[in-house]
Amino acid sequence: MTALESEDEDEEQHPLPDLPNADEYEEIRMRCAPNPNTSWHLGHARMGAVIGTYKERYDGWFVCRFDDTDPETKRPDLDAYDAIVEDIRYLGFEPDRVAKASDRLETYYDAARRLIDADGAYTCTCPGEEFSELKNAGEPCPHREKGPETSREEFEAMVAGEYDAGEIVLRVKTEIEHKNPALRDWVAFRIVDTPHPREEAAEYRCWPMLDFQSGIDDHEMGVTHIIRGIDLQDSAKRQQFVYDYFGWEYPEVIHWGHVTLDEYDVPMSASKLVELIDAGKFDGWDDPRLPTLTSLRRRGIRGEAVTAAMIELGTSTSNVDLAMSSVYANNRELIDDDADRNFLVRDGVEKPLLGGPDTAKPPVHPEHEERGVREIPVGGGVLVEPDDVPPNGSRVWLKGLGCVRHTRDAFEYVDDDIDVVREEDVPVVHWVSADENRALTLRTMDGDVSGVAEPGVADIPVDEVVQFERVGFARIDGQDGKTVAYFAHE
RNA sequence: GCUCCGGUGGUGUAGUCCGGCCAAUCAUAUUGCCCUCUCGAGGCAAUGACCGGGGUUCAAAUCCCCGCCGGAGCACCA
Repeated sequence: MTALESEDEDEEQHPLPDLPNADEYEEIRMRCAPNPNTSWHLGHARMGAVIGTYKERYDGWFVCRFDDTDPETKRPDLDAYDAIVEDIRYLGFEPDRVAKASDRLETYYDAARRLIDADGAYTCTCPGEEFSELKNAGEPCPHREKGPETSREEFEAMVAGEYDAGEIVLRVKTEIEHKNPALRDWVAFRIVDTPHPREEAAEYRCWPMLDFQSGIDDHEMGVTHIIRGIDLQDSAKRQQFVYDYFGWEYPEVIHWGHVTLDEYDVPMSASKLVELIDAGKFDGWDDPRLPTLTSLRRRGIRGEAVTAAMIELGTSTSNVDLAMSSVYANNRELIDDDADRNFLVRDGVEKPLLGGPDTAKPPVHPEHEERGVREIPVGGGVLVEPDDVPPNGSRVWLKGLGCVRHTRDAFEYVDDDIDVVREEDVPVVHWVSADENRALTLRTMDGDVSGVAEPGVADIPVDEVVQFERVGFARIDGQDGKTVAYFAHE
């Protein structure tokens, strides 16, 4: 196949729409701008997945820029910075640059000074409520026309730490009668008394608001395409005023709706998750019942599968429901070929076994004979799942072992040929020896399940993903005395 | 109250800008059949949608109007 043909094929395969005006830019530059207060859940993953995918598609560039400009209300978690970069890697992408807004305060101050000098911003000591009333009435506050020199002086005093929180702000001068009240003279800087948790930024008290900070950064970092949620729909319009003062061109912007999930009982909100975990309702951020990326990773779900599912959601502005089955379907495709087969019996019912071979030899993987067989000792009895116990007098085929008949509360080996499975509808079930087995806890979204597995499961290295036949895929998480496995999906 | 976005099968998506090739694409889901020593994989098939009402037009998912429904913003949060 020629290179040209292979490119054509790629061309047809990406489900994401083209970026607007992509060919007008020499390089597609994007930013992924998380707040570092927690590691990511599936909602955040959309950002990493889509931006990363566009980067690859356009051979572009993206910065992971932590917009950590609120040391108080949205206080950053020092562990989250690295955790989020890890989350992005898990999804399959590497940021071209990692930056922190809290390292860039001087840049924002400089921009503010220039904006004030251009009469594009003014300091304002109105109490919030008072200003809000004036604003809603479309009336300017008394500070609006004080002139750049006074504002400049007061702003320098803000930077110097001469004000306390709540005493003063710097506002961008937009249009006080703008028909959309959300755009009228918005706050660009305010005073925060609480020190930033990062040592490097702990001395600053005058902090920019998101709209100002990210507006400046997007320009300074040469961002061509902004991709973000609909909650920031008005941001572009607010920032446009700043861009106009500076004569900058605003990047292309895409907004998408919120993602909701099926299959989970918990809300997908970082703050709610923190609350629930702190309340002791879950084991931690990677509890299998949580829709976090660390949880999915622990369950043996590949980041690529998450990315693929996110890409399928597209970038529409309406809210979307992500079906977990979409993540699972993508993951199954990725792991099925590698996942060795094993038997796990949950809530086993024990039956004495009369007759039959000493050893069962089911294949390691039915599609890969070359990987050989598992040699499973049988012994004097077997465990099967309650639903798999056939009615008295009926037969069942124990996988890899043979056909047995349920008689007098025991399984009696009958030397039937495999044809009975097809011709006489004998069910095929999995089983574990009652004499030799491995205790196992399967951690699932619905809680922990205990069971026993074939003995070989004790030797599977931690981190390996296996398929428990007729149960589902799981990742081996621990081998300490007994096996702990995290259930991925069927 | 003011402003801004949206509404295609169970779910997501394509098509909407530039009306006809759309009795609507693809994926997932569900069901059935085939295959199989798995309820996994593979193969085949079926199911299922243009929010409603008007208008323009030879022709509307697509354009216009009016409703209805949903989301977002109007923070010294991000």
